[in-house]
Amino acid sequence: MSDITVLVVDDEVRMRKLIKDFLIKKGYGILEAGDGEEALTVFEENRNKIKLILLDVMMPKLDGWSVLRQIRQDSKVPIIMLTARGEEQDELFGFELGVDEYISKPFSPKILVARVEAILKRTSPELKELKDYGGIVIDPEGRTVTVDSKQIEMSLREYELLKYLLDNEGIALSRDKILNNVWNYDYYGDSRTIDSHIKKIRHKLGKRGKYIQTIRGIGYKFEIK
Amino acid sequence: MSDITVLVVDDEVRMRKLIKDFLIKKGYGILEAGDGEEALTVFEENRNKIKLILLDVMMPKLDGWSVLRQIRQDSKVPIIMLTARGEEQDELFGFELGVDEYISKPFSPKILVARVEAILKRTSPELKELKDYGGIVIDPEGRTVTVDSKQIEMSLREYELLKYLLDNEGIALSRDKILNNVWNYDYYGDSRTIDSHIKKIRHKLGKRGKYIQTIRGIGYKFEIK
DNA sequence: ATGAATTTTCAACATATTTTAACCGCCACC
DNA sequence: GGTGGCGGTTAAAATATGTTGAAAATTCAT
Repeated sequence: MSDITVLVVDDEVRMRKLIKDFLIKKGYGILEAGDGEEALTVFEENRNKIKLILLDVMMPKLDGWSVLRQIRQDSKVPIIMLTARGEEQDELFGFELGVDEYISKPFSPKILVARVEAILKRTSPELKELKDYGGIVIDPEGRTVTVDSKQIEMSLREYELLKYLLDNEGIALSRDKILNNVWNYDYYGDSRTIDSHIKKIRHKLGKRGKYIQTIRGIGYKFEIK
Repeated sequence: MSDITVLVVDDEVRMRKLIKDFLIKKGYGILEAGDGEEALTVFEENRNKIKLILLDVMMPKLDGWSVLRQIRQDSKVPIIMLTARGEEQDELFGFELGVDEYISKPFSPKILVARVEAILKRTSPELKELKDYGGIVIDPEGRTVTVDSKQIEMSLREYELLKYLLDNEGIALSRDKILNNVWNYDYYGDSRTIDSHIKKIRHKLGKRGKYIQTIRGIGYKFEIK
């Protein structure tokens, strides 16, 4: 489970619920606060988990700007301000205080999610997309393969071939298809070459190697079983 | 040792000691003054070293506002005013005179330190945030690279290439990508020239050179391991 | 502007790794 | 029980990178 949590601060319950639903769908954890004071308390208690704050400007007790200032005294956590229409004149003021983004109400959930993801992506490296296929973890950015938490060295073809199989999890792939996708389309050679690579990959995957199944007469398939 | 010195001006010895202790712990040098006149004297004598002044408002002989005004006549040194509760109405007045921050007594040491660091960070270049990649420290402003506290001479391309790798820590970069980002986009030459530079950089990085990994068939990747 | 010093690029060779082809023996399927 | 497909193995071929040094380009100082 992702331990990336977003703190949503808004005095309207409906608004919080709306935001919450969308962000949870994206796999983030959510914490809520209904006013500025609560926001500060919740933030202090969950400092390490909170990777982003969505902060409404207009709130009872302590408004968004005050919360922002307090938090900025000793934290650089990204903050997105939620402003009602017509409050734009404050933007400059806010940027000086370290506001990362503004979203003005009413907003489309799509925009909200997009901005949240954009900010989190640039601030939380742990968000890198790692896919886990039954103990086999592949990181396309770093071009690394990890099996049961141990990094495995893979050559170019090995990596590409494995990735192709994983991307097509559960689908039987013919040798032709594999050749056309992993090798250059103009490769004209023995399709038995694939077998050699499969063998090496299976070996490197250790006990997970059996996830690569042979489909007699066709080719191979990756399936976790 | 840092030669950043903070001048603490307050008539209460206890208060000065409190502040002093915390800032010394953070590695700053401290100068003290017990009243406004002394403050001006000490400031004049240590003008070049003093990078920040913490200035109490209420003081005998010459109050904080007068000191502020005097200093502002020919110096832009950042000043944080220490105000007693209930003096907030003066804030606007102070900002015009070039007050950078207010901290109202009583304050938590944490807040004090946080604000001091925030201001120094943006005003004292020598405090600039330097990123440390496993012993390799890069300063984009100064265009310098330090390995295990020893500065390394880097040529233009070497620096740019290393910086690009560091900026993309953990990401495998193809030669194409590297060429397009580090060289001018219209460079048409041998991509093997990258290798030459990599070799030189690795050599200069010494034992840290191994953090630059070659991804066979792709290019290179920087990763601390 | 000129020459010196440095940096960058390139070419050539050395090494290392990957890919491929070829062969063998086994096993599944008819 | 034959047979064609597959896995395993091996070594040669192909490719990629490391290394070196010198030419070309650029920068710098005079």
